[in-house]
Amino acid sequence: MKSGERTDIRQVAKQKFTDYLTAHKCRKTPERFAVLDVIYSDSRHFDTDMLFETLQKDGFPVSRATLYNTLQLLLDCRLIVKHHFEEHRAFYERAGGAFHLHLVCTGCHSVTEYQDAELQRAILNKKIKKFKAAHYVLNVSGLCTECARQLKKNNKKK
Amino acid sequence: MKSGERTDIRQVAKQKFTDYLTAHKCRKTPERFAVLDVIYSDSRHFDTDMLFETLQKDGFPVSRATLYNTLQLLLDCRLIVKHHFEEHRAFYERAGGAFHLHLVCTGCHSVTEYQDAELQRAILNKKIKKFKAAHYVLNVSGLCTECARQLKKNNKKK
DNA sequence: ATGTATGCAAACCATTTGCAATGAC
DNA sequence: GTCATTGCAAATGGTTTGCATACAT
Repeated sequence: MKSGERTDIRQVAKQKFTDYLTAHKCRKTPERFAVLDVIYSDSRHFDTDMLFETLQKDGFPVSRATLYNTLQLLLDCRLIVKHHFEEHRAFYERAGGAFHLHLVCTGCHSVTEYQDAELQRAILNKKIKKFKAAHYVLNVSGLCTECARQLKKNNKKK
Repeated sequence: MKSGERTDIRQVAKQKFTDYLTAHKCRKTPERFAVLDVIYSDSRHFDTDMLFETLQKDGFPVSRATLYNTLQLLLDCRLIVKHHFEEHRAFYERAGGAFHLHLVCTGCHSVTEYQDAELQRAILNKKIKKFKAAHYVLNVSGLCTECARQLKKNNKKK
């Protein structure tokens, strides 16, 4: 990654958001841009709690109502994507990144990205009949090395 | 599908469930088998409301607590698989079917299965480093032909 | 000045849990 | 007879909503 690239995508996102808000006659509130800022400076995957807490720590506390409101706007203008790996909470990630799988550990509930050029080619080149595909999500559930080790240890104990 | 095949997989599932319950010292209650029966006589994909209502109609009313309890048992013995296509509710499907993608229409929220031998091979043969993969889910979101047509029509009107 | 966006607290709703009564073994 | 399982009703927890206040325009 070239230096400055991160600032760059953040600026581009900010501009896109501004344009969207203007086009839809929405107000450009500091809360909305604070949320966008955190999303583009933090890790790629996040849930609402992570966002909420990071905003608190950064000194820009935002209510949950506003958080959800803003996330919906960011979904609408396609700056983020929403996932439902697990039951209770939704996960989000920045849009526009490289294609990747999600490795979802059923032990510790962690989510890791995994890139694979071969699978990417196979999936993106696939033409599906009678369907206009927009977005591909490949989730692999299983155990991360740490949880697999723990499980093995526990089985031995019995 | 040959005649009798449906009855057959239902019998096999029943046997597998019985074995599992025996092995885990669980009781073989009529409620549990009523749930399994509905799952193996209805459509492949279902949520808890569909199950609940079908059981009512069939004259085997089962409480929601028991329904969730039984679904967990069926998940444990791998007779069903759980999905989270949408926000609020979980979707289930019978396990053991052929590998398939899910085409999730963002317009009408329908879920369709799609089989593809080539993708199946590419995905199942993939060795992922530092991860013990157990289950693969490939969801493609986009528009079904009907919703794509509707959208096109609406855009013209503007 | 106007009316949208915010924060708070209450509402929602799928799922889970506590507990007394039931029934599989 | 014993104790797992059931059904009910209450609790849980992420997300949404109603409403008075604050503030972007």
